[in-house]
Amino acid sequence: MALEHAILVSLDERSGSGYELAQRFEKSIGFFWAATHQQIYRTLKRMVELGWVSRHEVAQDGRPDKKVYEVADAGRAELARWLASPSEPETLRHDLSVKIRGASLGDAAALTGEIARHRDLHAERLDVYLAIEKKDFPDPSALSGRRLHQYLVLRGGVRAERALVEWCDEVLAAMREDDRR
Amino acid sequence: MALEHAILVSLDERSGSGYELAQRFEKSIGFFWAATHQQIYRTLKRMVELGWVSRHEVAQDGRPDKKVYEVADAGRAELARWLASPSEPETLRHDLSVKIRGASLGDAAALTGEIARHRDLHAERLDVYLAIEKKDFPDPSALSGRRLHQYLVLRGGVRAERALVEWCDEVLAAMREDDRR
DNA sequence: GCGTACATGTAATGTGTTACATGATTGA
DNA sequence: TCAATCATGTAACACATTACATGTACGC
Repeated sequence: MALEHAILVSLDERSGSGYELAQRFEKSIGFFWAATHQQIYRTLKRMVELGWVSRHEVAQDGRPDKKVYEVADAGRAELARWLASPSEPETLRHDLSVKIRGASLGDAAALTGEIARHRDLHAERLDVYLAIEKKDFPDPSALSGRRLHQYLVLRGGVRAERALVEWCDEVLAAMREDDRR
Repeated sequence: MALEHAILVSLDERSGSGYELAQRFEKSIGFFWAATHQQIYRTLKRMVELGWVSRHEVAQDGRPDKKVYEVADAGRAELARWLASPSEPETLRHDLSVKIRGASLGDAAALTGEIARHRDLHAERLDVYLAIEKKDFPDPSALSGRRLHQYLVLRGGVRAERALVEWCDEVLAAMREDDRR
């Protein structure tokens, strides 16, 4: 029920086509809200019907025409309404935890390999976030408004990925120690 | 695609009815994989058809009959297969991050209230996890096998909730500081 | 008499995923 | 000429959410 709102936030930062939005959902906004281009196209269509966004076609030379979407007044109103409404913490679906919990029923070596792979994936993401932090927000104490909010969300990503890396390390150490006995 | 596997892991620890499973998904296993009773009943039905679990009806006095499910050989084989197969990190959907990113478009005070509420929710969960850790796993270095795996998954919960509490605190401090200027 | 726990389900709707489909331009 | 990028979509299916539906037993 919140893909619409993620799109509204993104379009408010900058208007764009469905294709451009899909790209933003592969990075930046996608760091905390995943969506594929199919979802985005479908949702944009509905949002036009609701009057939350307006669409105008833009001809381009050498490239296919694109449909640029912009937040409409009704969209801004909906966003304000949603921002003020309470929301519950997301319900978790953590594959790897299920696997660890069931570890004794399968191949332990294959599972530790998988955990190590996840550890590296999270370490990579952490590096990406830290690089963005260093480059785009060198002086956090000077930030305010929109820029501050972007920085704070990025900080959430840093904390989450760091926690995951450390947890994977703890799990690997304990499982290897257990293996040795 | 993994609710089946979460159910298999849970049923392998102890056989039970759909109702009992639903309760486990409200606590313990539900800490890292959420499911409602409707999902569970539907999935159990499919799993019986696939031959992954067996069902036998148990009459009770003073209470409705229940259908107890048990993991079958085919279920154990499927679980082993799944444990050895790679899985991607879950795609994130973090409501609160979307809201923070859109903060400048709504009522800032209402949003900080909401963040504070989430902070308290996460602190509560953290306390629950820490209490379980203290009570059920007083000597972690002595653990092995299944008990060790349960402990390690719980440690993931502790780390995740702690990271969320600390992040909420960081966000609240920065947004209040920004307000004052 | 009311709420809670036990116990299982159906139906409708909303979302998400996967596969398929098209077609132009640019650079290696 | 082959792959990648730009650009938009349909269709089928899988899965999740919400509301509704039923009925017993027990304690306050």
